[in-house]
Order: sequence, then structure tokens, then C-alpha cells
Amino acid sequence: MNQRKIRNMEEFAAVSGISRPTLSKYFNDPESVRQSTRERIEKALTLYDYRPNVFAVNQNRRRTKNIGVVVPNLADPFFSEIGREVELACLAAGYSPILLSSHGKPEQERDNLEALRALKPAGVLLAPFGRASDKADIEDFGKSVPVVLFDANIEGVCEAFVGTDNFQSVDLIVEYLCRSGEPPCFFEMKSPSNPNANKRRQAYLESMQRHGHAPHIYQAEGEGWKFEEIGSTEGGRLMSAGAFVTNTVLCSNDRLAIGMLSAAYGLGIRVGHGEGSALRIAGHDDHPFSRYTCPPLTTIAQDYAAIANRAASTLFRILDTETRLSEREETLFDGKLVMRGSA
Amino acid sequence: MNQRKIRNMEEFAAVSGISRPTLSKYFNDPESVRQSTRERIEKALTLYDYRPNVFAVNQNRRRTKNIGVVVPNLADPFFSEIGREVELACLAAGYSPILLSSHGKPEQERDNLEALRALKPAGVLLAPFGRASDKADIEDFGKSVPVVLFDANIEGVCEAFVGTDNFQSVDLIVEYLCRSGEPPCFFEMKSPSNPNANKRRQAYLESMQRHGHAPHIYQAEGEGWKFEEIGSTEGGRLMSAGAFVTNTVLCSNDRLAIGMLSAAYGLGIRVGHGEGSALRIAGHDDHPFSRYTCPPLTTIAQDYAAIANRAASTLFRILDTETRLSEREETLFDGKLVMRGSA
DNA sequence: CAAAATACTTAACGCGCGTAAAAATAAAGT
DNA sequence: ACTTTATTTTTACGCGCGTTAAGTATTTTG
Repeated sequence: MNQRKIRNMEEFAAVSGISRPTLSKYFNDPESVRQSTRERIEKALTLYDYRPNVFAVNQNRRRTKNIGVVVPNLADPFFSEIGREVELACLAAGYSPILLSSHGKPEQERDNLEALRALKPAGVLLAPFGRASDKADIEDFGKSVPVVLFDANIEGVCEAFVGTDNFQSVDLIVEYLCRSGEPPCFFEMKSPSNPNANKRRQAYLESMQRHGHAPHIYQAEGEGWKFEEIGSTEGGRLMSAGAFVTNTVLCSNDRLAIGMLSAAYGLGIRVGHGEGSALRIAGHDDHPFSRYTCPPLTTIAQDYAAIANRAASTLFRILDTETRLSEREETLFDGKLVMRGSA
Repeated sequence: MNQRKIRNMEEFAAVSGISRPTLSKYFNDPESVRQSTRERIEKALTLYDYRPNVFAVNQNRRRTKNIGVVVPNLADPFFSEIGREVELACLAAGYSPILLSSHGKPEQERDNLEALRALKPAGVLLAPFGRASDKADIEDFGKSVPVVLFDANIEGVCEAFVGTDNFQSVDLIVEYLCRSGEPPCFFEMKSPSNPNANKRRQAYLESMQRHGHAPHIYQAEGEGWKFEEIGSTEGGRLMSAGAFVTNTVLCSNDRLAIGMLSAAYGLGIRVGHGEGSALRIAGHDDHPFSRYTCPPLTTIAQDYAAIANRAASTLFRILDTETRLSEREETLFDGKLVMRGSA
């Protein structure tokens, strides 16, 4: 960095003694030039401060190196974590991730995809809300840009889906709960904002049937993403009314469970699997805060990293071959049981 | 949208009957053209699907409309919320926010600022880690791009700072705790990753002195952003050793308090201000989860929205006048006491 | 060592838009 | 109707880089 600032590739060509087209090749793919010239370029790069102008590059390249990453809500630590993993995978593969949150509003998902269009992304990794009404929009978007879905599936749409096998994971915890105490009833939101919730309900029903128990489902009113609040008020109402037919409640997700635990505490109901406990509560997702609830929450851990990495690598495979997948792929990872104090 | 897709401004000029330079003016500022031509353009816009190419626009504009927003850690709901508010403020003012998280790693803050440089932002809103060692870098960055700091201050650096008045807020809760029970001791991390922590310790000391009580400070080992874990293990250790000289603990932030509450529960220590409670615990920040702890956490709420909006509007003011502030501005908002069950 | 294959240089065009200058037109004022 | 003033149109160049084509240099091959 001993020299003046380089303004453009032309100037860098002059000071480095390499022609501009060769430099252009190098910046697009350092491996595409001869080893000896690559060394000359990289030596010059240590002496002069130059980086190609991103706007000019993106304007002229047919396909950018941008990858759009869209999640429903970054304020939810689950998506914050998985979004981070996806970002890292993109960076590692030499792409520029652009992380967008839909802030819990399905309408924003459309806007985000529209905004991404302007950035001409090479591909998109999308954790959709999964509303049926958005299916057509997303399908349409997927026609112009390769899209890999993760976390929530939309049947038959986009190139691939990567997520957790809710049937495996729910069966795992139902089995554990049945084995260790009373069979669980199921607590969820009446109008879930996510297809995983439907899968989990279905998985609960099937699992209970397999284990020879009668299922019981309790659905809370309320919409949106205020899961803790809904879990607390509606779950609290059910608890104080003594509505649950068993002493074990499996919540559709951890945030609902966190709300319920809070309400149980307020009602003086002792939660846990030990002596003197009146209620067992379990969740699903292993939310970052579940370790610090009172008592700590027994739940299912999703393999964030595996899902993120597989989703990203699937997209990269499509981008490398420059052809869409001949057949839609679905990859499901197993959930793991995390036993803590609450159940 | 009854027509073919428009490829560039030239084509849109042809179909709309407006010259390209006038269109260019319009897209830069719709108010800058005569009302009648503006109407003609906007009518054409409803008929044809055209939007300027963002890359070409940004390449040629002297100053882009991009605003960098850098926060220390989006996985922390506090920054997730305040980052969201800042984004909205930028959007409302016609800028394009680019939200970057440093993922809890101070090194990443440098990388993020470096990455922003490539995007030639008109300005940057930065919630810094506040390490003394980064001061020079940030100061340097601030010379090339107008920067407004928020949440955490770095004395004398950048155009302005907007945050919470820790002296006011800590005094508020200390006063409340003294009034309603035993005067509090103070629990924090030994090597805090944030200058606010230092301010709060200082504020605690001063406030205790003003109220005529002897201060007691307990510092936990541990680094990084795993506040809950540190609060739980170190706080738990102190509690079980009976180390606290009073029955009231003021934590430097809510996440530490959440960890402590979890540990207290595990130890069977009853927390709260009611009869039969052994310990009172209070926090600071009104973290989104503090409402659902057991018991719900008494804390100080920061005015997220006010901080975000003021920081943004301060930056816009600088951008509009195209001159740096003659004098560095510091704006501090008051915190509000949120009384819940824990203290 | 000559021929073939590979990598590079030179020269030139295009991408889509900002912007400046001069000429033409429209609106406002008297 | 004639200036004055505000807008728009025409024309043209530049931004920084991707990319191509033709020619030159270098490396590889037999």
C-alpha cells in the first residue's frame, strides 16, 4: 500500500504490467490465468489498493454472484441462527449473500423477492411463510431465478427443499413422553403461520395412534408471531381451567412453550418430570432461550447447520451446472431429542 | 402492464414520449420535473414495466442512496429490533438500508465497514462494539463517510451519537429498588464488551452514593455474547455461595438477569418482591423475552424507536445539507422503569 | 527445434445510466 | 404580443468493467 489509490482496472493494469482483459479474467476466477501471471497480479495487489467496482461488475456480468437469502423473521433467534449459517456457506463458496427478513409479514415476502429481482441474484435461498396464497408468486419467481426452499416446504414448488423431518422428530418426542409418563396432548395455534405446524400436528396424530393412545389437540386463538404471548395467555387460560386431559403438553414450537411455562409459573403450577410436579411441557426447535426457561425446556433440536449447508450446496450445484434440477429434491434431516427439566 | 418488457431507459423514453435525461431527473427526484410531465411519466409507468437498473444507477451517481446499518449482533433480539426500526426510517426517507451484523465478533465490524466501502454508501448508522482498539479504524472510516453512532458511544468519534442516558436509567431503577426494599448490589461481566456496561457501573456507584448506601459490585468471568450462560453459571455460583450482601441484585443487562433467574430457579431460590421471596433481581434493556421469565423481569425499557429514528434523522440532516456537523451531537433518551415480578 | 497449443496483449465495442451544454419549447409575467 | 424564466429535448460524453477478435508471446509437445 505504498502507492497512490488506484481508480480503476485500467490504472491497475498500467501499474501492474498486466493487460486489463487478463485482470478481468483473474478477478472473475483467479484460477483461470496462468500461475505465473496470477502471482504477478497478486503481488501487485499487495502493493496497490485496488478492488473492482462492484456496481460496474454487476452491471456487466450476465449473472451476478449475488445470492438472496430470505427468512420470515430475523427477530426470531431461530431464523437469525439459520440465516447466519446460510450466509457463511455462501461466503465460503465465493458468493455475496444478501440477507432479507420479511419481519413476520407475508406481504413483505413478496416485496423482498421483488427487491431481489433488481439485484439480479444468481440464486435464492428462501425460508417461506408457506401460505397457500403465495404459492403462485413464489412459483413464478422460481421460474426466473433458481430457488431452494428451506425450513418450510411448499409442495412441488422451486428446485428443492431442505428441512427437518417433522414426522421423525415429533414421533421421537412423543415416544419419549409416552415412555416416561402420561401420553402428551398437543398445543398449537389455531391458524398456524407455517406449514411445519400442520406437519407436526399430523405427525402427533399418527404417532399417538401408533402408540395406541387417544390424541388430544388444543388450539389457541391468535395470529402472527407473538408466540410467547399466545402461549402465555391461551395456555394459561387452559391450564387454570384444568382443560388438559393429561399432565403432559407437547407444544408445536418452543416459543409457545416458553409462553406456557411463564403462565404456569404465574399460576403456581409446578412444571417438570420430578416428584411434586403437576405438569410436563415439551417444545420443538431448541430455541436459544429454551435452555434458560424455568424449568429448562425439553425439546427437539433441529440441525440448523446441516439444513443451511445442504440448502446452500444444493443451490450451488444448480448454479455450477447452469441447468435446473431434472427432478425436485427434498432433503429431510432428523431432529434430536434434548432432554431437560420440563418433561 | 399490457406491453412488452422495457429493457432500459432509452426504450422507456421511446414508448413514453419523454426524453431520457428528463426521465433520469424524474427517477432521481420525482419532484424535480414539472407536474404535468410527472403525470405523463407516472401514467406510462403504469402501462409499462420498467425500473432503472440499480447497478448502472449506482455506478454513475456520485453519491448512492445506500445507507449502511451495522449492528454488533443480529442474533440478539435487542439489536434485531432496533435494526428494524432503523431500516424502516431509511426506507421512509427514500434510502436503501443495508443491514449488516457483526455476529458478536469485533473483527467482523471492521470487515463490515470495509464491505460497505465498496457499496459507496451515502452514510452509515453504526452501533459499535466500542472497543478502544477499534476507535482509530472507525474514526478513519468516519472521515470518508458520514457516520452516526447509536446505542454505544465512542467519545469524540463520528458525527453524532444517539442512545439511552444510562445515568438517568440506572438511577431510576436504583432509586426504585432502594425505596422498595434493600439497596441493590450490582452484577456484571468483568470484561464487558460494551461501553454501556461501564457507564452503568459508574451510574450505579454514583446513584448508591447519592442515596447514602454502600455499593457492592460482583463481576463474572467470561467473555463474548453468551450472557445468559454467564449469568446462569457465575450468578448461580454466587447465589449458592451466599455471596451477595443484599437480597437485591441489579444486573448490567437483561440477558445476564435471564441467566441468573434460570440459575435461581434451579437452586430453588424464590425470586420476587412478594412474601416468601429470597431474592430480588432486576435488569436493564427490556429484552423481548424479559416479559416471559419466571418471574417476569423488572427492568428498564429503552426507547428503541426514538433512538433509531433520531439516529436516522440526524444522518439524513447531514446528507441533506451535504456538510458535516459543525459540532458533534450527543442525544440521550430517558429509560423507563418497567415493574414486573422479579423486583 | 519446429509445430501445436495455450496464454496474453491490443484495440474496440457495449452495458445502462448520470450529466453537461446548447437548442428548442412551454409557461409566466407585463 | 413580447420578454423573461422555467423545462424539456438533442446531442454527446463518461463511468468502470465484461467481452470479443485479431495478433503476439509463451509454453508444451513430439
